[in-house]
Amino acid sequence: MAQVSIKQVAEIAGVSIATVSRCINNPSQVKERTRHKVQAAILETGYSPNTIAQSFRRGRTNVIMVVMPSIGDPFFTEVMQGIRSVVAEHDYSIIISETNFNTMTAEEVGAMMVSRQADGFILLASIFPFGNEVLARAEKRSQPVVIGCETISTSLADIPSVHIDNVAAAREATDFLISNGHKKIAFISGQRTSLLTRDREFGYRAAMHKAKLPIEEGWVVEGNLSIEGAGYACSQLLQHADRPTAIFCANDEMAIGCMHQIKKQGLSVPEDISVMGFDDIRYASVIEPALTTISQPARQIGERVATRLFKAIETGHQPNNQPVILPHKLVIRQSVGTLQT
Amino acid sequence: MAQVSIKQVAEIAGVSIATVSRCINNPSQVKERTRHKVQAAILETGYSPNTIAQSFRRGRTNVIMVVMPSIGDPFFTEVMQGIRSVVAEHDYSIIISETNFNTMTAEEVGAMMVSRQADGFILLASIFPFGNEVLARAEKRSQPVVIGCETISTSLADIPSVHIDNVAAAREATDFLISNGHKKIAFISGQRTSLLTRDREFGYRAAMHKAKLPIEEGWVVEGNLSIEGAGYACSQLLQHADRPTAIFCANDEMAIGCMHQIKKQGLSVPEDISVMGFDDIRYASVIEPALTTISQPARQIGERVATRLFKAIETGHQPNNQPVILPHKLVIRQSVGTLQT
DNA sequence: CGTCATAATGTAATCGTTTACATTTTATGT
DNA sequence: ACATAAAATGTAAACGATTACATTATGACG
Repeated sequence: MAQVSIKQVAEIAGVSIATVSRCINNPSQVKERTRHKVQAAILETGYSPNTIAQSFRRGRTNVIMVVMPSIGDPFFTEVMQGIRSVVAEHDYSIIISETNFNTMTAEEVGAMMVSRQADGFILLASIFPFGNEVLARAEKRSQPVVIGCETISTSLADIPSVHIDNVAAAREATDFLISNGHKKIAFISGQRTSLLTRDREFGYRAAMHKAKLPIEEGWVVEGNLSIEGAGYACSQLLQHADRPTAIFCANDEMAIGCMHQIKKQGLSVPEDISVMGFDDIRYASVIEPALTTISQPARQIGERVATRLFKAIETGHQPNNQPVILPHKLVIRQSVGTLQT
Repeated sequence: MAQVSIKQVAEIAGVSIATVSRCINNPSQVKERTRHKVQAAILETGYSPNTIAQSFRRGRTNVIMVVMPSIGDPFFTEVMQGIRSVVAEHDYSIIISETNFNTMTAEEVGAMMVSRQADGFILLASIFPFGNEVLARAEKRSQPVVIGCETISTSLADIPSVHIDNVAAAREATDFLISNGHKKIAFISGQRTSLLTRDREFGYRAAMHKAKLPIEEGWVVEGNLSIEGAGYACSQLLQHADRPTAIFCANDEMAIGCMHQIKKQGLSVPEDISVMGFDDIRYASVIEPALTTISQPARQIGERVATRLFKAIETGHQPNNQPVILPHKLVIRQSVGTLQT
C-alpha cells in the first residue's frame, strides 16, 4: 500500500490540492460544504500529512533536540521532565540524543545542527572545545542553542546557559565536611575530559585552600560518574597511606558506588568514612545511610533552559548570553559524620 | 546567512548539481579532477546536505524511534545500550520518545508511524489496545515495529517481540520465597493500565495457587513502578491485618522503595519482611540489603530487538511474528530471608 | 439585472535532493 | 584517424507539501 498523499485526497474530494492543504492548516478559509467533502476524503483514505515533506517545505521541523550525557542518569532525567513540561505547551516534540558522557566536540555539535533535524538544541552534555565556535555556528544557522547544567563558569560567561553555581555549591559541601571536623578530604571527579564536574573540583580545592588544609597527592581521583567507576576510585583512596576521613563525590551516583565500596571493605559510613554527594537524585534518600548531598533544582533548570530556547526560536535570535544561575541547597542526611577531634 | 544548497556548490565548482550529488553519494563515478573541484567548493561554502530534503526525496529517514516508558529507568537504559550497539553498525540514528509509563493507544502509535519521522519503531512501552491493529498499520505502511520487554504472552503470540518469559520468571521468584518458608506473600504491581507487569502478576498468582497458598484480599496492590509509589503501596501492606512476611515487587525500583518504607516503619529486611525485586538494575546490588531479584538480559534484549528491526527494514517486510524468548536468572542476594517454621 | 467587492478555489512555483535518461567526453582497438 | 564502447557529466522530473497569485463563484447593492 503506497502512502496516501494530498493529491489522492484532492482527487477523491474533487478539489485541488491547495484546498486540501488549506482545509488542514487554515480551515476557516474554506467553505463548509467543501470542508466536509475533504474531511470525508481524508477519512476514507486514511490520509495524514507527511511530516518530512512539511518540514522540508516549511523549513521548520517543530522538533528540538536534547543532547544528554546519559539517559538513565536520574539527575538528567529530572531535568528532562522540566524540559518536557515546557515543550508540551508548544507544538513541538523532543528528540533525545545521548553522548554516553563523552565530551562533544564543536564539530559534533555542528554536525547535529547542520543536519537540520531540529529547530533548536539543548545541550546538557559537555562541549569541548566549547564556546565561541559553537555559538558562531548557531548564530549563522539561526538554530538556537542553550546549555544546561554543564559549563565552566570561569571561561564562558557568554554562552546562554542555565545552571547552579557549581563552584559555590562544592565549596559549601566541602565547608560542611570541614565544619564537621574533617581535615583529610578526598574528591572523586568525573571523566577528565568532562566539564560537568570541573567547577565542583574547583570549589572543593578552593574550600580546602581557604581552610589551609592540604590536598595530598592521590586524594583527587577520577571516577567516571558511574557506580562502578567510583567503586574503583574509592578503593584507591582506601589504600592511600594517608587515608582520608571524608570523600566528596562529584555526583550522587558515584557517592553510592563509593559507599558500597567502603562497606565492602568492612568499613562503615559515616563512622569510619564520611561521604558527600552532589545532585540529590531520587536514590539519595533511600540509600543507607541516606546521602548528604547538594540538591540542584533539576526540574526548574529544565524549565528555564527550554523557556529560553523557545524564546529564541520564536524571535529568531540567539538568546541573550547571560547565564541564569539557580539556587542550590545543602541537604544534610546521614552519610557525613562528625569527627571527634 | 542563508543555507548553502547543492546548487551554489555546483555553481562554484562549475559543474551540475547532479555531479555534486554524485560526489557525495557515489564518489567513484566522478572523475578525480572534478571531485577535487567539488570538494574544494564544498569546503569553501561550508556546504552540508539538508537531511530533511534527503529524507524527503529518498523516502527514508535513517532514523529509528525507540518508545520508552521512562528515560531514567535503569533497566530500560540498559536495553537502550544494546539497541545502540546494533544501531551503531548501521548508518542510522536513534530518537527516543518517552511515554512516562503511560500506556500508548494504538492511535498514538499510529500517529508516530504516520508522521514518518522514523523508518522503524522499537516499542519498549505498553500498547493498548495492542496487537492486530498496530501490526496492521505497520504492515500497510511498511514501517516495521518490534516490541521489547513488554507484552502479554497469553494474548499476542503473533507480534514480533523480544522478552523473557515473565510468567515463568515471576513463578520462579515466588517459588523461591515459598521455598524459604514464606506463606504470606504480597505482590506490588505496576499501573493497572500497564502491561509491563501483568505477566509477572500472573506468574505470582500461578505459583501461589500451585502451592495452595491463599492470596488475601489486599495483598496485591498497585505501585506505579516508582520508588514513591511503592512506598505508599508498601505502607498499605504493612497495615494489613494479616501482614505478609514477604513482598514481591514487579520491578527493582519498587523493591527499593518498598525496603525504604519497611525500614522507615522500624522493621528490617529481611528479618521482619523479605523483599523480592525484578530486573536486576545497577542499584540492586549496592542497596542495603542487596536485592534478591530476577535478572533480565537487558542488553541482549536490546540487541535482539534492534537486530530484528533492521532485518525488517532492510528486507522491507515485517519481521516474522514469533516472539524471541531470552533466558532470565534468579539472583539471590540478601533481601530474602528464611522463615523459621 | 449588472456591477463590484469579497470569498472560495485553482494553478503553478517552490523547497533541496536524487536519479533515470540523454548527452558529451574519454579511452580503446583497428 | 575513425568507429565504438565506456565513462563522465548534464538535464530535467520527481518526492509532498505550502503559498503567492490568478481565476472563478457568491452575494450585496443600486
